[in-house]
Amino acid sequence: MVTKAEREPQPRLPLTRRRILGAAIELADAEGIAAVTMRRVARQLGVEAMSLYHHVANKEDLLDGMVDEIVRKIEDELGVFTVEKGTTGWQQKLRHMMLTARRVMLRHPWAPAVIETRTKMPPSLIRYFETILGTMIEGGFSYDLAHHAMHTLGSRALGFNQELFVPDTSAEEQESNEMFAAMMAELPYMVGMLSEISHDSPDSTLGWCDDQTEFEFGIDLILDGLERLRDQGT
Amino acid sequence: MVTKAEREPQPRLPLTRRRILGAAIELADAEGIAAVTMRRVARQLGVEAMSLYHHVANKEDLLDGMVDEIVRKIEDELGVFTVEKGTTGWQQKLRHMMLTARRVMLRHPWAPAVIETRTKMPPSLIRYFETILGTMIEGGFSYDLAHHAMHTLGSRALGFNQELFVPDTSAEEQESNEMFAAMMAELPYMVGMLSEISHDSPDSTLGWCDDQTEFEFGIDLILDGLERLRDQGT
DNA sequence: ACCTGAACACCGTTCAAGT
DNA sequence: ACCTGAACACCGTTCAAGT
Repeated sequence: MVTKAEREPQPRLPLTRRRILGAAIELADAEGIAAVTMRRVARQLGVEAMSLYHHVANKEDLLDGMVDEIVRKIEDELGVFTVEKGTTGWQQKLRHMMLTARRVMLRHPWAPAVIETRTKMPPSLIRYFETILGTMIEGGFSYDLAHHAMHTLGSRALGFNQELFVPDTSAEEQESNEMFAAMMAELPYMVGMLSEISHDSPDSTLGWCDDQTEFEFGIDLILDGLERLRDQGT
Repeated sequence: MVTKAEREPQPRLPLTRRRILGAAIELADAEGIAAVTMRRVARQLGVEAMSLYHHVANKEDLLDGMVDEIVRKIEDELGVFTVEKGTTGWQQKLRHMMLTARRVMLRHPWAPAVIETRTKMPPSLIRYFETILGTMIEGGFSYDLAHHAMHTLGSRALGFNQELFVPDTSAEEQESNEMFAAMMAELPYMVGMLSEISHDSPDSTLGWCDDQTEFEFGIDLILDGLERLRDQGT
């Protein structure tokens, strides 16, 4: 159930690719990517599922388009803020781009997973990487180091960290005492870390870690490493 | 079409969870993760789809189990080789673990995507991270730094790099001349990088990049950065 | 040119029934 | 206890038909 009416009141504006992508993104934001089916997106627009196929080739193309729109949002947000003072160094520029991208991603939590399953880069993403690359080259990187840097940044360039373990606290509280005792015995380091971490990070999204802090730690470590390699002329 | 007969010749060995997971992994290896449906896995075992539900709760549980099996394979491979000479430092130990994990992942290319969609950690993965964590703590890390380190390594700890852009060469060759001319104009840095990279890396999986080299570059940059932070007592 | 309705070949999963 | 067959409520996509 999306909040907006599933039938448009308007006399029917013409269906366009952009309008379809917008509806799909709204749906994904509201109900998760699983809700994005051809039939549901169509219903959202007051139209039959088959009508979509006149504007998108198939579902993969729909997902490609959604990613393209999301990256455009990053570009838009950068366009507004990028002309700031004081962000002169390549390191600050990249940091700013990545944190901006992250803000957009946090608004569309389904996007990282969809991006990672894409098999071809949408045009906006190529432009985005061109900007990152240009920042590095103008910052004194060789093409070779810049290339390595792109791979090392990976998804962080787009503002997200592939979080491998997202332990849900609810499940954790269910399997309580004896489970924890067994853990103490077999996983001493894990238990040690958790007991030290858990009371330090009140802002945690998941009860454990402050994702924003971890994201920034990661990019800073990588950016510092890259600067060192640039200075020794790799 | 999988090479092995879809009907088992044996008088019918009893269905077990391990046997189901094994069949699912075989299927994913041979035909990709999309071929792993309850019906297909069942057929592979000469059984009806519904029979699987006596050993796995549902499809998510099946996927959880597949990941668990894959991580066990890493543990097995580590068990054999881990008692080597000369791998005394924490850096070499971690490097060795990650490269071992990577060898396993390369044999099961569907695994990274499945791992990233898991919502809870399978037991083998907890054990695996305990080993990594222990290596860091014994190597002089604070729990806090070790925690940041886990987040920074991310999927690299399991041997894969979230490759964002996997441009397929076939598509690239199709949209040839005018496309490339437009690219020259709008994407000068990209073109510059590509022309320098392309003739340097003959071993590339995709025609562009040597994934193994990029993986090692990334982990080494991160490990070096961590060592520096450890030494300054963060 | 754009949209539709019925239909096809799939899914995961439930349920009542078999042995 | 373990396996089955039919059925349900979905998918993405094709095709021929409407305007």
